[in-house]
Amino acid sequence: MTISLDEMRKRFRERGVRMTPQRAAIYGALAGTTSHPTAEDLYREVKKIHPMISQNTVYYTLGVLREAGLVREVNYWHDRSRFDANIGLHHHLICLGCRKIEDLMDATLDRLSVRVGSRLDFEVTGHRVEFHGYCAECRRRKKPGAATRHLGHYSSPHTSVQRRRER
Amino acid sequence: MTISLDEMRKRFRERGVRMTPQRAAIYGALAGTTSHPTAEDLYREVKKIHPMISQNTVYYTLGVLREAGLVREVNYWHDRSRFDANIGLHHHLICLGCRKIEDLMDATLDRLSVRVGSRLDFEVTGHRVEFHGYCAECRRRKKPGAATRHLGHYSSPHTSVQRRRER
DNA sequence: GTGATATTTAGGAATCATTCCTATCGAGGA
DNA sequence: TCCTCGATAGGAATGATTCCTAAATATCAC
Repeated sequence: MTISLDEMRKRFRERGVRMTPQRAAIYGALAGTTSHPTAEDLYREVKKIHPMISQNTVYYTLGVLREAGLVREVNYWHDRSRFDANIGLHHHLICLGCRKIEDLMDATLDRLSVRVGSRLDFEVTGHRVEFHGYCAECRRRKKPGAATRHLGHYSSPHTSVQRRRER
Repeated sequence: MTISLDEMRKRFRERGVRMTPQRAAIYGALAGTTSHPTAEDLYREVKKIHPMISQNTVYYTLGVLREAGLVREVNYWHDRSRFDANIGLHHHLICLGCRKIEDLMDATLDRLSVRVGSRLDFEVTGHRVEFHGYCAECRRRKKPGAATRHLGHYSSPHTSVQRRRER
């Protein structure tokens, strides 16, 4: 998807995000590919147009766009590796409130790969389903802004846009 | 799942992994929880029994166990964040050969959350399906050890067990 | 059992993605 | 056009993970 400046301006305004040349270049580069680039990839790409741009701006902008719901992190919660001794096929319930990951066993979900793999030019060796949402406990507690949270939001947009690692 | 020393010994032997007190403690701690701990979590836990253990040993051991297929990383490929401007619901084909992530649109997969969400004590706000395997190109190239690769393998067990960041 | 050999451990240093800090700079409303 | 607040860029700091190495330990052949 390549995108016109007007369309971009419209999307930014809708989400209340300021438009700057740097941001346009970053969002444009991301919207122009399906390759799920890293911040570094985008930095290298945008540098062709804005040679003086800093990596910091790329990170900051991606944070803003993520908080605004204009972009998503594919592998969110990538900050630290998490391990599991359960090597059988199973799926995960990921709580956006407390970040807990629960296991989910479901034979129907286990069979997805057969169905999908057979009609793609891709040899499927495994698969996994993630459900995102709020666990019973978090729901009881207060349901923290569920309606407006997007994948990968865990800080509020205006106080600290750059996401802070939670430790 | 808590596990007996004998059972552990059996699993280690099956996979050709040496058993040491430190490894037993690490694997035991991981097998004794469903909380998907981080290396740091396991380090803290194992320290209670082996106060002199180093973080390095925990990392090294987790690497060995992962290569042997005894444990999995939940959020593998967590090394760097990857972004996507496509915020519509879609799924991913993840190539274990070249690490490329392709998009997959599938209306049937999109409906999973309704079915699953309605029978759990978990409010599902979104979901995503990942298929792992080998893309057409990688398959044509040579299919690098597909049969023995597990989630999160990208280096060979004996040359460098501790996974090396690929840049 | 004993010794030889290869692996594992632990400590410290190094790496590198990401975040923090701060002094300009610029977008957009008045 | 001017003002104000948010954006930018550079540099320093952070922290998970990996690298390097010497000493400790497991395993194997005898």
